[in-house]
Amino acid sequence: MLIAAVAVADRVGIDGMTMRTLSQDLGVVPMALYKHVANKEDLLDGMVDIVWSEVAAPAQGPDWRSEMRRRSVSLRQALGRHRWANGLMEGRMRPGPANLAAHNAMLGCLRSAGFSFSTAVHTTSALDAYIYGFALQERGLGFETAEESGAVARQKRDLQPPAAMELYPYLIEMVVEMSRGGYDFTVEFETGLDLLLDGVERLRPEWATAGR
Amino acid sequence: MLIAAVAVADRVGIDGMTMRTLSQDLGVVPMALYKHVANKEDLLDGMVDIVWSEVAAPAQGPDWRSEMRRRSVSLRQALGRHRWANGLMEGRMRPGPANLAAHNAMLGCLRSAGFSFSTAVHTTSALDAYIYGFALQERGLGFETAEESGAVARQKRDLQPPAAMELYPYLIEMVVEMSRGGYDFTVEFETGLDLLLDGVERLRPEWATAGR
DNA sequence: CTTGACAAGTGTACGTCATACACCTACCGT
DNA sequence: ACGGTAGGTGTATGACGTACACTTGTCAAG
Repeated sequence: MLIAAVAVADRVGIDGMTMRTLSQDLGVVPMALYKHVANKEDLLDGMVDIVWSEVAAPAQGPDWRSEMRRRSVSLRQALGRHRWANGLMEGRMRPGPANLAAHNAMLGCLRSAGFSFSTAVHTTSALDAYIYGFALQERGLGFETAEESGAVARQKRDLQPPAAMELYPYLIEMVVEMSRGGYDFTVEFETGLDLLLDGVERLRPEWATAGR
Repeated sequence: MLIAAVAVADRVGIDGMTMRTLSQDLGVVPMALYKHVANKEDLLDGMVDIVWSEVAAPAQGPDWRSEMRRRSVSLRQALGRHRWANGLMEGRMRPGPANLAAHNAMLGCLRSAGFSFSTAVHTTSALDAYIYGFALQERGLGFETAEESGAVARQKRDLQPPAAMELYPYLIEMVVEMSRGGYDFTVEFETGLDLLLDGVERLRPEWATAGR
């Protein structure tokens, strides 16, 4: 049932995934769902944990950097498959087992690679912030492929009221550039990710002595 | 009226801010609101633009780094004042004037500091992703001050089912650490922010030649 | 001073949402 | 044969966004 709920949300968005549409999808009456979940919040908890279960856990060991990279890419992909999950991942008050396991694996990878406690927390925090935020923007921009981004930008450019040209010159420049070149989210994501990982690597010894 | 809506949302959350509660707050009947906004989506658009208007615009000039830092801190603060705004900031299909101005100022600061077009986009993307994502986590963790975080962590620690101890050792360690030390979001935020800005600074020349 | 247009507020009503509560039914181990 | 239980049903309630028709206060043009 959780699987079905995820599928419905993937298909019609989180607002379209109502107890009614979900029950219809399952061929039962809405109230039947309440034999399996306490309420909708509980249902969302379960759905979020399914998303967590799709995220590759970083393995412990010395090669923390490539493990972090792998996990980050995997998390972004999961958030891309389930766009509705973005705002729900971190706010759960009752984290499911996959959620707990994912966070445990994250900290475990870093700590076992020699990170101090506080360095590991800093790193987790910064990386996850970047990934969530990136996925948020990705969802918000309203296109997915580079070609699509060009089309959207061209469309926007042609719709501009002429006053905008003087008011927001840099924005216009961006729209014009985008309308020709396009924008690849994956390249963009990995660029920022590597930048962040570089920063972690470089600052690690300093933090390691500062933290306990 | 938009101001009142923002105030209500700040007070009772975005779910509590219904057309009914807002109208009650204003001392009118719900339908009266529709003389000022087309629908609720339109209302949200206006509210988001108010949040944007509270974000300090970076000035153009050579000192892009401190301007970026100032704007980033300001954006995080605005998101902290209006926790409901987090998921709504980037997804607007009809961005308001303050929104456009904010993005224009962002790009303008970088480009006028000598960033290539694509470097400016990379930087904007990475910084905003970090800020949104950080604010998202901040909202999700359920406490605000360092002392509060200690209390929450202590509480969590005492509620753990014993099986969790072996399953999630690193998570337990974190909860235990937190229950004594606490966690300062502002320090955490600025640490990651500076890390990111360092990365931008270091990679800038390389990107500048790569981009067009 | 009247008029009439327009901005703002009102009242009622509808369809959709989550969900409480009482009821039914098929299957299982005893 | 029987009683418990997991799962499904039917009806109802209150909150939500908002469509539609109506009233009122204000103010410029005649």
